[in-house]
Amino acid sequence: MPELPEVETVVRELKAYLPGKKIKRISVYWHKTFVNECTQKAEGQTVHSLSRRGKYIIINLDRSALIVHLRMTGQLLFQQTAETTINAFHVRTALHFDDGSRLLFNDARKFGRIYHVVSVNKRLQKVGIDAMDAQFSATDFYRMLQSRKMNSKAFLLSQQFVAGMGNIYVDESLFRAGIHPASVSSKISRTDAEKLFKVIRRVLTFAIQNMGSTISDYRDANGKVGNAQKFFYVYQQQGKPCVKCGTIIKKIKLAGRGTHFCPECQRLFI
DNA sequence: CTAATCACCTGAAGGC
DNA sequence: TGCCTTCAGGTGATTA
Repeated sequence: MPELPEVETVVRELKAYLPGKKIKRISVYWHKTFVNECTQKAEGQTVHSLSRRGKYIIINLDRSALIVHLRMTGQLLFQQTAETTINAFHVRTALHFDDGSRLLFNDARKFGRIYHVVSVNKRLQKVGIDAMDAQFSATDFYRMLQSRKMNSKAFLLSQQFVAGMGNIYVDESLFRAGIHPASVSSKISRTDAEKLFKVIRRVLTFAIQNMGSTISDYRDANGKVGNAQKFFYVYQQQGKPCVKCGTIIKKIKLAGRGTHFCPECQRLFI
């Protein structure tokens, strides 16, 4: 489910709630959800800060960290008091804080994970630079594209080059940049790579401003849906006319995923 | 290195 | 109504 904008929305909200709270107890209701990779206990530690890298939510504690990945249907829901009504029918893990508030990890499909680690960098060493990282430049992006022969859809979906985009924002970005998803990454021109870089930033920023996209399961930390899905140009728009040229938007399978694009105005680099 | 296919899970939607 | 198939925001392992 959630990609960078959705994860960013959750992190921003949790920053207002969690820092300073002490973890009293952790309840694990589905054993695979909570992966403990360090010897110290998370219980008794205080939340120090929150950050994000790609689609990973990082909850920094005093001496270790919790790394949360929502995968397809995960939700991190903040519950102020035990009496607060909350829609969570698949709670897999709950963090109970000493002031009575809780952070619920709700996840219908059980794909999501919470890793308890000492070194965040070591755990995320295979994750590439965050798409919104200020240090990330169009030149870096062009060099990355040059180094691979994968199709651009697979390239952008892979988290090892640029982290944060998933199926929705890859399709939306490629459409706005006018690049066909089957284009070979190393064949994309410098000009088009720069255009794609700028488009990615714009698409993600817009989605963050709209609190992310809700297709079915995504909810923010307050249980609210996003609004960015109202502005899709190609994702789930198959059969409808392209907003630029009127050609019917197609849906094909590429890199194992449903891929939406305009066959007329997205150029194929081969 | 790259591409494709599973596997992990559940629930919703569509076909018959 | 009910059964069966297909599909879904992701990623990691395995197989060609």
